[in-house]
Amino acid sequence: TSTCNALLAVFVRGNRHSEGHLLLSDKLLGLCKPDLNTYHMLLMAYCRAGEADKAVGLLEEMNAAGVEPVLESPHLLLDGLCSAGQAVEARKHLEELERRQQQQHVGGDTYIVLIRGMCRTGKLDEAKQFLRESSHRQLNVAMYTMVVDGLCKAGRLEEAFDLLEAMANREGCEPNVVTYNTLMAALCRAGRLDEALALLKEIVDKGCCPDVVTYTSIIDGLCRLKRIDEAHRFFEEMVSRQQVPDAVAYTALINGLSKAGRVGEVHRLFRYMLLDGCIPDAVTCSTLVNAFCKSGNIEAAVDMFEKMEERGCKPNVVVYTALIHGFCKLKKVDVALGLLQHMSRNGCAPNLVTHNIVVDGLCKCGRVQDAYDYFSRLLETGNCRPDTYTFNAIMEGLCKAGELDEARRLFEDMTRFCARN
RNA sequence: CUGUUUGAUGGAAUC
Repeated sequence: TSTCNALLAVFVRGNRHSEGHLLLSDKLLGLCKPDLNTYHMLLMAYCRAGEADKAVGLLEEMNAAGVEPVLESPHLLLDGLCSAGQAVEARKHLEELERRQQQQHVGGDTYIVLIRGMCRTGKLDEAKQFLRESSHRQLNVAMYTMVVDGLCKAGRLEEAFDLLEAMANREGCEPNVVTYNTLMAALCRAGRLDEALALLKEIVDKGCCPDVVTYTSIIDGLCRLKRIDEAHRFFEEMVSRQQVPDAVAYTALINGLSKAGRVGEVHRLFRYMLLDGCIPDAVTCSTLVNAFCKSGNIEAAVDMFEKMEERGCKPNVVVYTALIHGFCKLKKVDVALGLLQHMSRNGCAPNLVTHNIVVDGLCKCGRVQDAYDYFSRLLETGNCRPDTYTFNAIMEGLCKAGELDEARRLFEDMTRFCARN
């Protein structure tokens, strides 16, 4: 059975949408005694292939085969259906379970899975409707807050605030600090700082206690508007309210200082962070590497990069990319290319951002042909789909090098490429 | 030897 499961995993992963593989999987089932894992993998495979009926049927089959589904089984099914864009099917299935009173298979977690799946796939109207039509169900704040967040991230702030009102009127679902944090973060992202601050004041007056997440959103928002001094004041307010700043809070302020060109304060705050006993994580390190690169202090950036490991942070694609960018800006493309190899050797795969920076770096160093080759290889291997940044970089390079025919050809390819997307 | 759901909110790279 375990061999069978291993094989099945390979098939399922190898080709997610292939009927043939699913058929093969069915055959495999005949050859061994399927267990819970076998069924779970098949369940997901059918969901991914868009075969909702078969997936649902599989749950029945499990019972017949004497494999008792666990709570996780319908969760996988609901999540899988949502991922396949079948949120409506998912809800129907949930209601079918409720109708059959399979209480062991329906609980608060089940609702969470469904709502989460809907929000993740942008089915926000369905999620709202589900909340609205669930007066007979036992819902909680977290479920509502998830939808509030979904609406916020989709830019539907008005509706998010409407939902906030609905929460206030529903027993057991009264908004809490997480709900307010969600809304304040959204206002901050939209640059509506003054409304965020007004909301902060309102909830404090109400007796709700802002936490480190609240302050981090506000600090980040203020920094993005270059209101650094206010950001600093809120950092202090957070501390005076006994909220302990974590790596995220420090990083937000460090990033703000860096973006405002106040590198001296970046150094100072980072030292303070360490003295404070706060452990920097990979994001903090990449923020600092980037800050030093941007301020032209590549030595400090490299130093920070090299100290990452001993700080217990594994360099990730973002740090490598920031550093590669730093060297490209200094026209040291060869060092950048060396880092590119170094990262791959260390099991860190470059992503589209990395590739864009390399292409741009090669172009700006007058190595347009190399950039073009690199770009072509990207297209060939198909590992990464170029985006507008990629095209802009290579176009600019070709034009500046006077290779207008080549640029024109690329431009036509590009229009075709975009039409396909 | 394989896979997965994992209850909500904040920070980093191509500007």
